[in-house]
Amino acid sequence: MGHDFHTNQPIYLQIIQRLCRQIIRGELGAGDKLPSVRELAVQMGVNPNTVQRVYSEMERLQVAETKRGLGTFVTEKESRLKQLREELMTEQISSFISDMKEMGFTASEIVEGVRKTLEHE
Amino acid sequence: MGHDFHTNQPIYLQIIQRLCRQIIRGELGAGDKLPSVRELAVQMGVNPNTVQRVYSEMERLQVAETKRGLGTFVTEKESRLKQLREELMTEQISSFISDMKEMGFTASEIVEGVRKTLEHE
Amino acid sequence: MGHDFHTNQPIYLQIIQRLCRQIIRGELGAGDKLPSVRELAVQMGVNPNTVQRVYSEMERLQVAETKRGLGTFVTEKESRLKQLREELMTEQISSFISDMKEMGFTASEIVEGVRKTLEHE
Amino acid sequence: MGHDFHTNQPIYLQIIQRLCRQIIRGELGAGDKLPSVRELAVQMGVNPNTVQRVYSEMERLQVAETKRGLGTFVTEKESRLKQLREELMTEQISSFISDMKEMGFTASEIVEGVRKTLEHE
DNA sequence: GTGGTCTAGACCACC
DNA sequence: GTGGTCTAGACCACG
Repeated sequence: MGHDFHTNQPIYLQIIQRLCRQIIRGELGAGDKLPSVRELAVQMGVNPNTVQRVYSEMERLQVAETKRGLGTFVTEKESRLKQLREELMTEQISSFISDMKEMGFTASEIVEGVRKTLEHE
Repeated sequence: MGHDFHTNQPIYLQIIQRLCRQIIRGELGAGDKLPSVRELAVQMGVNPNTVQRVYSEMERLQVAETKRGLGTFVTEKESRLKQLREELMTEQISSFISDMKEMGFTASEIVEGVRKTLEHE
Repeated sequence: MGHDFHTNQPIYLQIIQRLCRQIIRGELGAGDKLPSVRELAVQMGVNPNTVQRVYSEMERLQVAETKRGLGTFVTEKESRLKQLREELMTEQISSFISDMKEMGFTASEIVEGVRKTLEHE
Repeated sequence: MGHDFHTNQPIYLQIIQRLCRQIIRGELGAGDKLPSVRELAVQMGVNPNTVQRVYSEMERLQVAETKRGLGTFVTEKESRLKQLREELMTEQISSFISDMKEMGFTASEIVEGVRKTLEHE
C-alpha cells in the first residue's frame, strides 16, 4: 500500500493527482500506456474498483483514453497535456492567493513568504 | 444559509476556517464574545449541533474559550492569536509550494507565477 | 475569581470540596463561622446563587448549619468532623484502588507506584 | 444498556474509559478490530452518534485508527499502548495523591491507608 | 440565557 | 459493509 491513509481526501482523488503530476512532469508522455486496473490496484494496495474510478474520471477530463481490449493510455493530444499543465498551475496559484488574501495577508507579505520558504530548502 | 454547499469540505470545518480568518484579520480580537451556539446556527442556516462542534474544536485548538453559562469567547491569550496567524500562513504556503514542486514547477516559476498573478489584480 | 474554570466539574462542587478540605485540615474548626453568601460569592468571583447552593448542600451533608439571621457555621458536632475525615479518606482510597485494579494493575504495582510518586516530591 | 446512569460523567467518556482499560489490560491488542459503530451502539444500548464520538476521540488520542470502509482498529503502534498504560497509571496516582494531600493526609498515612485497604481484600 | 450531551434517523463517500 | 457528517429536537446543569 503506497498511499496515504492519514489524509481525508478520497483515495481515488489522491491517485488521480499523483498520475496527473507524473504526466505534467513528463514522466508519463502522450500516448504512454498506463498500468492495467489490476496492476495499479496491486501497486497501490487498493481495491480494483477504486482504480476503475480513477481511470473513468481521467477519461472524463480527457487526460486518458481507454482502448477496448488494449488498456488505458495517456491521451495522445499533446496540446491537452500542455493545457493541463497550465490549468493546474493557474488553478493552484489563484486559489492559494485568494486564500492568503482572505486571511488578510498583503501582496508583499505573500511574495516574501513564498520567496523565503523556497530559499530555506 | 451562508456556507458553500458546492465544496466537499464539511460545514463545521468551513465555519472554523471562516472564524479563524476573521480572528487573524483582527475583526475578532482577543477576549471578544462569539455568537451563542443558537445564534450562530441561525446566522449560518445550520443546526446548533454543528456549531457546537465548531466551538468544541476551536476550544481544543486553544483559539476559543468557553465560560460556563456565559458563552464562548476568543481566547484572551494574544500570543496564541499571533501564533495562529503564523501557523495558518506557514501551513498554507508550504502546502502550496509542495504541491507546485510535485507538479514539476521550479522555484523561479513559482515565484514568478505568484508575482504576475498578484500584479494583474 | 479564585476558582478553576478549566475543569468541567461544577463550580459549586469545587467550592464544597475546598471548604471540606479546609475543615478536615483543621483550618476551619467546629462551630466556626463561614463567610456570608455575598462575601464568599465576591471572594470566589461567583454568582451568589452558586454559593447558596454550596451551603444548602453542606447542610444536607450535616457539615454546616445555618442559624437564621446569624449566618452559616461549621457544624458543632466534632464527631461529625472526624467522621467526615474518615469518610472522605476511605472513599478516596477505595475508588482509587478499584480504578487501578480495573486497569489491570496488581496490588504491589499500586503500592510501589504510590510510594515512588510520594518519594519524588 | 450497559453503562452507568448514576454517574454524572458523559456516556461517551465512560465508554472511552472502558475501552482504554480493556486495551491496557491486554484484552484488546494492537491492531485488533473494534466493533463497528452500529454494533457497539447496540451492545451499549446507545445511539450510534455517541459511539461515533467515542471513536473520533480515541483516534485523536492516537489510541485507535480508522481505515475507511473497513472499520476502526486499536492502533498498531505498540509503543503508544505502553505509553497509554503509563499515562493512565501516572494520571490516576497523581490525582489521588494530590487529592489526599489537599485533605491534609501525610505521605505515610496515604501509603498505610492504601496498604491496609489492599490487604483486607 | 449559556454550553454540553444525547437520541432518532438520514444521507454520503468509500471499500 | 464501513465511518463521517448533518438535521431535528430534546433534556440537563450552570450562572
